Amino acid sequence: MAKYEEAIETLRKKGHRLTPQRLLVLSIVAEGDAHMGVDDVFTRAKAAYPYMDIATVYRTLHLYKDLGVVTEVAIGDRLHYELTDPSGRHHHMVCRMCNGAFNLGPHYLEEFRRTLISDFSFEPDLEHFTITGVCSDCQPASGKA
Amino acid sequence: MAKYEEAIETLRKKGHRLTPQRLLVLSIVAEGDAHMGVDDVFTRAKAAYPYMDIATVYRTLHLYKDLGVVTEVAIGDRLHYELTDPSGRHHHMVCRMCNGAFNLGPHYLEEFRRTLISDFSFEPDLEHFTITGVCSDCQPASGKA
DNA sequence: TGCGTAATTGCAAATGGTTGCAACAACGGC
DNA sequence: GCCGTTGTTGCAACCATTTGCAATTACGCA
Ligand SMILES: [Mn+2]
Ligand SMILES: [Mn+2]
Ligand SMILES: [Zn+2]
Ligand SMILES: [Zn+2]
Repeated sequence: MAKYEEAIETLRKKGHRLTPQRLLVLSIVAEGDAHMGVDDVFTRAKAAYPYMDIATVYRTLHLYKDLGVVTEVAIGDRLHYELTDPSGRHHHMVCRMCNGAFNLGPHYLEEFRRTLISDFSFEPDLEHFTITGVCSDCQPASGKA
Repeated sequence: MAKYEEAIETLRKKGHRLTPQRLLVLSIVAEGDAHMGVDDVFTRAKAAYPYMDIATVYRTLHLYKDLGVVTEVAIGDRLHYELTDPSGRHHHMVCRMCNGAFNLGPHYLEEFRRTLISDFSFEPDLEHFTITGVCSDCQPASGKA
């Protein structure tokens, strides 16, 4: 697991402590399906280590997000996390009807970023970006309802 | 107040009841500064009508948002609302450092929308869109800190 | 104008998420 | 290996927002 080892190295380099809780959360996110909900992470972590507290899960995921180790995706009204893969950077399109999450290549937003910078000197946060909408499967077949 | 009257007409047309609470919330958002926080709305509403409940404010703002009567803007970690002005449609850039909100013309996103539709048949929700980032005033002058 | 019905409200309890704090433990230095 | 410092944890209290529910009220119709 190259990304997993890199993440640990990032932690160490920035002076954060390698606690069993942090390593556990990291391994769960690394092994899990893409886009794990906080509650999934917590449930699995608690199974492995019963003292695990939900606050620790939140704090750990936030730390990993700040470090760029995980990527946060808002799916429906809940936050989900996936291990960041620098070689596979992508944004997300999330369907408001089926909650499906689809990846979106970073180049789709590069022009938008350049325009905001040149027109407004506004530097958008586009390390990771999620746009909601309706996916092709959920597009209304015909009229209203 | 043309937009205010239009909003009432929208409510009526869709079969929603014109309660004093709804009219009060609407007038507060209509008169207030742009981008009012939920708590501002609640405080003013309660001053005018002491039985007003925070749950009613939330429910009313959500209804107005669904109807397109108000526009929701995430500023920092709180939701804010402004009366939707169809002739002045705009998106928002919100500065993560100073929480300043800047308007962004709709045309900045039109090409992005067309691309998502043609490449993925994904219809993005771009009635209203907020991008966070760092505004020109808050851009770091030089190095780290 | 008065009724019936269904939408809406106020309240209280629940939810997802955050935070203050005292106990604990990682890790650099001895 | 042990110690002290300081970052981190578990817990409980807290916060903003949502939800269930019984009481209330808007509004179409007689
Ligand atoms: Mn993904
Ligand atoms: Mn605005
Ligand atoms: Zn879908
Ligand atoms: Zn700023």
